Amino acid sequence: MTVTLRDIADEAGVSVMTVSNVMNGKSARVSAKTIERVRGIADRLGYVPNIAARSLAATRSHVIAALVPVGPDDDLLVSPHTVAVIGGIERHLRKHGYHVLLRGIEHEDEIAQAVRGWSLDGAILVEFDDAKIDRIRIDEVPLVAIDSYSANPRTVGVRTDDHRGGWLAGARLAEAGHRRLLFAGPARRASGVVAQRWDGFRSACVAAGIPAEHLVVEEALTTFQDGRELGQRLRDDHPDVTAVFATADILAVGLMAGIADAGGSVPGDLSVIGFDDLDVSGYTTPALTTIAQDMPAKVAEASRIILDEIERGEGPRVPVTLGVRLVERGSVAPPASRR
Amino acid sequence: MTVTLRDIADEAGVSVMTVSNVMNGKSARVSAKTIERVRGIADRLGYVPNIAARSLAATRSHVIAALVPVGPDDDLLVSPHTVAVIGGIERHLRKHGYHVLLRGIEHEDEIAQAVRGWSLDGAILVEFDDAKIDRIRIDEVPLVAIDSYSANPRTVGVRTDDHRGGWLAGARLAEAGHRRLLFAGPARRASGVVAQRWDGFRSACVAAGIPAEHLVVEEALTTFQDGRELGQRLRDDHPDVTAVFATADILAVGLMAGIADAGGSVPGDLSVIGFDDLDVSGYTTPALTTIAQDMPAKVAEASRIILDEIERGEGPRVPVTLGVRLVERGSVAPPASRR
DNA sequence: CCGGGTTGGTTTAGCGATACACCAACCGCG
DNA sequence: CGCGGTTGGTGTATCGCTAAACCAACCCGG
Repeated sequence: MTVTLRDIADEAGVSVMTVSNVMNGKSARVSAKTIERVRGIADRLGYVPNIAARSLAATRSHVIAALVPVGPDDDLLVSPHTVAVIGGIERHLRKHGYHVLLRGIEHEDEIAQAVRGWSLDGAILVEFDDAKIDRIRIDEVPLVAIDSYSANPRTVGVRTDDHRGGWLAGARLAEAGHRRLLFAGPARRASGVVAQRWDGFRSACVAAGIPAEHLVVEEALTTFQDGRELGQRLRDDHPDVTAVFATADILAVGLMAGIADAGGSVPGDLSVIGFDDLDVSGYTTPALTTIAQDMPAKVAEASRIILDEIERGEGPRVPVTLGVRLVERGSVAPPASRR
Repeated sequence: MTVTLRDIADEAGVSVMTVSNVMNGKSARVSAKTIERVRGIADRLGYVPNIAARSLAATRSHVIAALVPVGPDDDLLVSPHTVAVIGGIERHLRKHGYHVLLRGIEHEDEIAQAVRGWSLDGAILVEFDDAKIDRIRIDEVPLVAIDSYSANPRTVGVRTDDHRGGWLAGARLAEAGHRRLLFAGPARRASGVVAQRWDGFRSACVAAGIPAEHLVVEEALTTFQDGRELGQRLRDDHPDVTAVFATADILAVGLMAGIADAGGSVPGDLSVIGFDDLDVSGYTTPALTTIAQDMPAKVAEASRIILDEIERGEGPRVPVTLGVRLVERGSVAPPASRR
C-alpha cells in the first residue's frame, strides 16, 4: 500500500539513491531527463516520504518541538497569549518544511528526553520560568526560549521589551496624576518577564516623583478569576490605591469585572492598565488601555532564529528584544478624590 | 553520546531483544531478575528510546496528529475554543504515552500525506467543515472529527448537542418575550454545527409561536470584529430586532461592544445570548448569558475514542454528542418597547 | 525415562531512508 | 594517445528498533 523509494526506483529503472537524490533536490548528481522521469513516477504513485525512516538515516529529523510548561494534573496551554505563540510558530515552521511536535512539559528532564527521543532539530520553549531554563544542559540542538531572560548560553531568548513596557505603564499612570499605585501579576521572582515589567514600572514611577512606598504589589496572580478576586477586595485591602498596572490583560480584564462586582467603576474610581493587547481587550467596558506586544514579530523572530541555526549552523546566539507600544483606550483617567 | 538498546544489552550481557522486551513491558519473556538488572542499567545510562526507529520497525508509531484547518496565508489556530481543544487533547494523549503532531492543513490531501508520512496511529480533526470531512478517503487509521456532523463512515464525530443548544437559546429569548430575533454566525451551509444550532433555534422559536418571518439571519461572521461591526449597524439594519442569538461567544462579545459603540445598551435595548461559555464571557459588561459546552468532556471523549480504536481495534464508530446547558448571566432581559 | 509444555531467552531479517565511497563514460587537450 | 576532470550515476553499510521464528533447558505426569 505504501509507496517507497524502491518502488519508484524499480519502475524508473534507476537506483534507490538516484530517486532519493531527486527527491531531495540534489540535482547536481542527476541529469535533467532522469529528474523529470522520476518526479513523474513519484507523483503518479503518490509517493510520500517516510519521516521516521528519514530521521533515522539522516542527521536531521525536520522535527522541531514546541514545549510548553504544564502542571502535573490538568493544566494545558490555556493562556491566549501562549496559544497565539504556538499557532504562529506552527505556521512558520510548516512553511519551511518542518514538523511541529507539541508537548507539555511537567519536569525539565522531559525536555532532554524529547530532544533525544525524537532526534529533534531544535526546540522552542514557550514561557518557561527562567529558573527552569537556567537548569537546561542540552547542547546538541538549538533552543529558543520565548519570553525568557535566562542567561543560559544554551538558549536564545526572544522577548518583548518588558522593561520599557513597564515603564510606559508607570509613566502613563503617573502622567494621569496617580500617586498610589498597585502592581499586580505573577510572582516576580519566578519570571524574568514580570521582574522586568516591575522594574520598568517602578523606575517610571520613581522618575515621576512617586515615592517607592506608594507602590503596592500583589503577586502570584495569573488567571481571569485571580484578577476578579483582587478587584473585589481592592477597596478594602488597598483603600489608597487609585490605579493598577496588571501585567497581563487577562488579569486586567478580571480585575475590571471584580471592581464592578464591588460597585466600583473604571476609570472613575480606579484606573487600570494591562499588558499584551489581547483581542478581547478592545471589547471590555471600558475598553482596556494596555501595552501591546508585537506577537507576530515575536513568533517570526523565534522561528527565524531556530531555522537559521539549524540550516546555517551556529548563529551568534544573541537574544532579541521586540518593541512595545502603549494602546490608549478607555481604562485610564485622572484619579477622583477618594475618601 | 546517545544510549541505544545495544549499549544496555552489552553491559547487561543479554541480547538486544531482551532489553527491548524489558523496555516494552513484555515481562512474560523475561525473568524478574533480568528485568530488574536491565532496568537499572537503562536508568543509570539514561536510556531514551528513539521514536523514529521504533515507528520504523514497529507497526505503531505512537504519534497522533492534531489537524487544524488553516487558510493558505496567515491563519493559525486563533479561536479560543479550538485552542482549548488542542490543549486538552495533548494532555490526554501524553498521559497515555502518545505524541502529538500539530499540523495546520491547507488542503485535504495533506491529511493523507501526514497520515502516511508519519505512519500515524490516528488523527484528530479539529473543527473542519463537514464538506472536507466528507471527502476524506483514509481507512488505515482511526480518525476522530471534533465538531463534525459528516456521515463519512471513516470518521467518528464528537460534538456538542448543538441542536439542543440552539433550542435553549431560542426558548430563553422567546420566554423573555422577544418576538423579533436575529441569528448571527458563520455560514450555515458549511458547518453542520451552525446548521444544527440554527435548526434548534428556529424550532424553539416556532414552538413558542414566533412566526418564521420574524427570524433574521446574518451569516459568515466569525471574529470579534465581525461581531462588533454587526452590533454597530444593528439598529439601522434590523430596527425591529430585540434579541440576538450569536452562535459563538466571541461573536457575542464583539456584538455587545458594537452595540455599545452605537449607543445602545445590553440588555436594555437588545438582549444577547451566546454559545460556548468561554472564560471571557463572564467578564464582559454585562456578563454574557450563553450556552455552555462541556469542553473537558469533549476532549476526553475524543481522546478516549481514538485510544480505544488504536489499542482495542475497531470500536463501534458511533458518534458522540455531549450535553449543553444554559448559563444565565446578565445579557438577556425582556424587550423594551422600541420606537 | 520419554513426550509435551513452560520459561527465558537468542537469531535473523527487515522497516525506509541517507551517507559515503566508488565507478564508468565521456571530454578536452598537450 | 594518455591523463585528469567532469557528469551521472550505483552499491553497501548503517540508523535503532521490533516481529517472528527458533531454541535450549527444565519440569512434570504417566
